[in-house]
Amino acid sequence: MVGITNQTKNNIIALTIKTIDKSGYTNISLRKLASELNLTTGAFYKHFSTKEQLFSDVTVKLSKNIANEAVKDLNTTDIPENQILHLAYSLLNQYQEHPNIMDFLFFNPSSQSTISEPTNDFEYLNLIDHLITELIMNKHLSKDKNTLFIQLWSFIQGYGSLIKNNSIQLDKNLIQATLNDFLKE
Amino acid sequence: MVGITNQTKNNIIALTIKTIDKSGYTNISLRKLASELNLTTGAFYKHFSTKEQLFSDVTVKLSKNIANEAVKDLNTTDIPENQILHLAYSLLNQYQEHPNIMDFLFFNPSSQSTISEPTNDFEYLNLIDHLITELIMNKHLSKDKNTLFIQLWSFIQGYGSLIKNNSIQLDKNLIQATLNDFLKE
DNA sequence: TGTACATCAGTGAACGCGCGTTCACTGATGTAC
DNA sequence: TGTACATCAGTGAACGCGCGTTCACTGATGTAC
Repeated sequence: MVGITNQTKNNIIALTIKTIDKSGYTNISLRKLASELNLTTGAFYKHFSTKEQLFSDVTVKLSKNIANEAVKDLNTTDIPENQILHLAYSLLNQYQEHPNIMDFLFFNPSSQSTISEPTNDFEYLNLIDHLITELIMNKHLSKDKNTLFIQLWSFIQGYGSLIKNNSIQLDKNLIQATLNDFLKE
Repeated sequence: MVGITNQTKNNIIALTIKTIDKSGYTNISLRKLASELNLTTGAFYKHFSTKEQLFSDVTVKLSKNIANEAVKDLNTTDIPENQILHLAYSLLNQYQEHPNIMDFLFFNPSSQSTISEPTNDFEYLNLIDHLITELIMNKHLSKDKNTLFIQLWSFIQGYGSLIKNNSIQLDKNLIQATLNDFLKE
């Protein structure tokens, strides 16, 4: 082949993401993936050392996609409250539009180790952490930073789970109201 | 055997719970369960129609245990805030002490269908629902009941996940503070 | 008290299945001379 | 321009494994007479 060395590898990753989005990650098999790309399982191992390596690569890619998606329309000159609202909404919207993807991202066996690697820092957390620091300074909140962080992250994760599992509709006003509650003195 | 007809069935359920608590539910196999009780897999099917039926029975039993545990020390003459705090703390304490059990309860394949059956209503939800109604009446909150319910349940679920996955320590003050935030006018 | 029968928890071996992984081999392509 | 060689993505068949489930059979027990 000429130059385009990673085409098949990219195809496998792309198909994996598509399959997870459609049907979840629990029943993914290398045979099914390979045959859908008209490959054999042997070929798979020319590109990935194990199934877990594939999952790890997919986790990294998805994390980046979602972080980019969230940051894309972020107005960094806006007040921190609005930026946090924007990020939270974007993440929760992913729970609604791609529940299986979010499920994979937070619960697949390799995600724990992958996400916490320093090179792959899940960008949300850093950004939110930074905004919270700003927020507390600007508003002179008596609440400590760690508390606010846990409150926010817990709510987002839990609300995300509700959206994902119980088909509750995402409601931007509810996010706004909750954020306000957390920031009231 | 004389009279004690369900001994083996109870043993299987008890061992399943013990195994989940120790190692999670994902790698549970009927062979391993049976052999630990000095049984064969054939015997298993004298008591359960399928593996899923076992999981369903276990889900029902665990739900009851946890609900009982939470209600046990509840002072029903106390103000609703304190009762809700007590219930939330009790549930979150289970996340800390028995993460694998909580994982099973909310995420095993049969739990969705089992928990939502009217006969097995997950007693927490009903009780909390009732307390929230009281709370809103007593405090004349402008917030609607559904909003408060989603906020509370989201926070508890999310905080529980954080405790379960990231080994954040459970902090009763943080629960109290969050509840206060939600109830501030 | 003794005999015939029904019940039923448990045995143990087998079933088919899908899985992740391995490996000797192929054959198209690029490179050196 | 032609030949020899290296590279390497992909083949295809096989490996061993653990799984849920089935089923003809056993043997201890309780019951009826």
